[in-house]
Amino acid sequence: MIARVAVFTTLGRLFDYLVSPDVADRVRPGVRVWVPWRTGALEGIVWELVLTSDRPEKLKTLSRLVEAPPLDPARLELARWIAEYYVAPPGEVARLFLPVGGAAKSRTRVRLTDEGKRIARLDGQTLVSPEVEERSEGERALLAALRRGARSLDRLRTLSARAADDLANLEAAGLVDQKEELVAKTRTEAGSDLTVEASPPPTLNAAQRAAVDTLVAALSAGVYAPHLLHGVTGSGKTEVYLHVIASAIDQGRRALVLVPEIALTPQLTSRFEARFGNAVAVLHSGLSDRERQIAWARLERGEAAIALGARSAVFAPQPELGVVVVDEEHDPSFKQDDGVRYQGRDVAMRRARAAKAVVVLGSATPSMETYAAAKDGRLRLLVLPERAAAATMPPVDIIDMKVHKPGLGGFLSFALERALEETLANKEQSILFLNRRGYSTFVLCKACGLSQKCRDCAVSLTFHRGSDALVCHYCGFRTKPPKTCSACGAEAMDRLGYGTEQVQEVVQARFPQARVARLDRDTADGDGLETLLAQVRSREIDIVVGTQMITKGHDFPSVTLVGVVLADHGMGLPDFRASERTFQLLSQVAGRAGRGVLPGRVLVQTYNPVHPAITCARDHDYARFFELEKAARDELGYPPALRLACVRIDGADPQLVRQVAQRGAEAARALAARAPPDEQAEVLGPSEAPLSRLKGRTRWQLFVKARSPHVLRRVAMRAADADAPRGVRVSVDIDPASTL
DNA sequence: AGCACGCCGACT
DNA sequence: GTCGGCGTGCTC
Repeated sequence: MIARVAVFTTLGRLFDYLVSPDVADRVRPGVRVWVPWRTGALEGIVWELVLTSDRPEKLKTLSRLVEAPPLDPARLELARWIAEYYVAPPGEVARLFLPVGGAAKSRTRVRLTDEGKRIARLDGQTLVSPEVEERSEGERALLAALRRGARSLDRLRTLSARAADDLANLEAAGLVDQKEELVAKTRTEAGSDLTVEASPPPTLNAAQRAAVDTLVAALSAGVYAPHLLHGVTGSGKTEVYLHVIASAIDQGRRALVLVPEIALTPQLTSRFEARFGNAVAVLHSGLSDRERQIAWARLERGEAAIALGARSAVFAPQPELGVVVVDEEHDPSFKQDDGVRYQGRDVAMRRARAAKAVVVLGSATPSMETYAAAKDGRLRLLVLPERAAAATMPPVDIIDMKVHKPGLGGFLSFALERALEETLANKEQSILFLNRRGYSTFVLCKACGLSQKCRDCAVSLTFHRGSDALVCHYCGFRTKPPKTCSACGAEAMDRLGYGTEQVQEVVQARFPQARVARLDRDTADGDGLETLLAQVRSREIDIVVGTQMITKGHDFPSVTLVGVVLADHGMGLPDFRASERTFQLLSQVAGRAGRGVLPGRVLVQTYNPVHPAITCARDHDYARFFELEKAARDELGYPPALRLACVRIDGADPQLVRQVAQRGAEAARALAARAPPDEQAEVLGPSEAPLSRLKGRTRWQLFVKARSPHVLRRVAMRAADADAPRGVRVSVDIDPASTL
């Protein structure tokens, strides 16, 4: 028998091993193994068992298993699908299904039995009861240690190398017992110092009720049933999730809940914990390896009915899966952008399909792909057209910056300035949104015009006043701002453009009495984010200046004004999703206004007042945006009209990168040209990527468009498998989230 | 991608 | 004479 093993390397294929007879009865697909590798050993997962190999003379023998539960058949099948669909190395895919690199170690707890306690009476350090005389010296030492409170097997092993044999004797004599135990995770810090509003009474409005009824009926049917829950911001989607999950739990089934970035949504976590308590296993990147192992082990044993986490939680074990929720399904963070480039939402649906589970994709601004699928019946559409409780959608006013010249700080129109003033006077709160952090977006020499670029990337450096540094937002490169121009020596450095840091400064100067805070990646380090969110909620802050971080699902009932400082920022990007992203961002940020009893309003500053992404967001008209954008995508052959793959080529040597890209494109075109009519594919490029250099590597890319996923994959792989010279990296990205 | 094996400069 | 530079080729 031969095991084909997904070895934990980045090599894109499986490796074959002869199965040693003494482990043959335990080697099944999904089992974790150690395999001989060159001179040492590597871990891997048995992908499949076969009878023949094409390299029989090279096979080594597999004889060691990892002491850990195997990957269950459903998740192994999911791993195989991911490796195939996303053209990813099986070894890397397999590793995603482990909580950390290593095995989930349970600790063996050792305790004295009542009999053991009676015998092991202590007087100082020595055992006094006569019965211990018949035990060996080693055993007496163990009994004494246990009496003093030692509990872990590891600890006892430090007393004696043969502690385990000894212990076995003591156990046989009924003096101790041993139990495998996973130490309970300390209560999560996330959300602990947040005021969790007393869990709202689970009364549902009519639309929520209808959605829940439909979902519960689908759940009872026990078949795969994907749904899109399209609910405007503040319409109470979370309450729908909570109800469906409660119903699944009643039926003895379990749930998987994916959220965009769990660290940014402590409020959602709190609501789940308030409703379901210990039944929630929260998975986030802040967990230590040990905590993550414990969380996964709890899930594996069926001890946590709800697994809640970001993208990677889709790989967590969850038996008897009944409900899969993907909240804010349109969010770009569900797409993994390096390594195994999977789309978490799509993997979640695939997983639900195998488990015959109900899927709820929730969003106020569904992705084009998801809404198109709902329109043609591949997903069932559920709609929450109105805000829950008494709140209404805020009116949105567009400020045409070509007409209303920016005054304050060179970026605030008089209208927005006055709105801030009024909101302050009413003792209400405002959000100012700008998707650009830092102080100035570029720094140049007024004498010769040279601007400060990153050493390793083809982007301008951003000036950060707080840390007095020029920073590259792509690679993290930092340098002190120069006093004189490095090219001409003139002392004429000028700072242009503005980011959140400058907005905060200018607004604070204009309203000295206001409490102005900034929320972006620079201020949200550690527990900065939670502290800030709590301060906003308790109304210790009057004006929050922030990046898209403030758009993510937060509920601030007293925010009545949202000002978008500049809506145009992302629209000009050479990316086919630019318009969609702008619409989503504006709709989400506008959705922060007027969520409580007080009505809200939104002011959007823009130089493109007639752009559909802006006008549709103004009108809260998702359907119209979808139709317009869909027509544009159809016209250009972009998703969801056709499937897209991006082949990226990067390396330190620009000439070499270009050559490899050109060769790849030629090979792919040749293959596409020979395809039968029903398997057509189009190859675009190659061309230099919009971000033409990152971290010292020149980047080129080419695109493949096709209707069928198989054809798409085949042509993209052909472009990638022309063997690249050393130092040139070629990677395939199926369903890319971004094409920059 | 690692990582071992393999052929030429600055040190004990 | 050796430590080690990173070139290149392999990993069942």
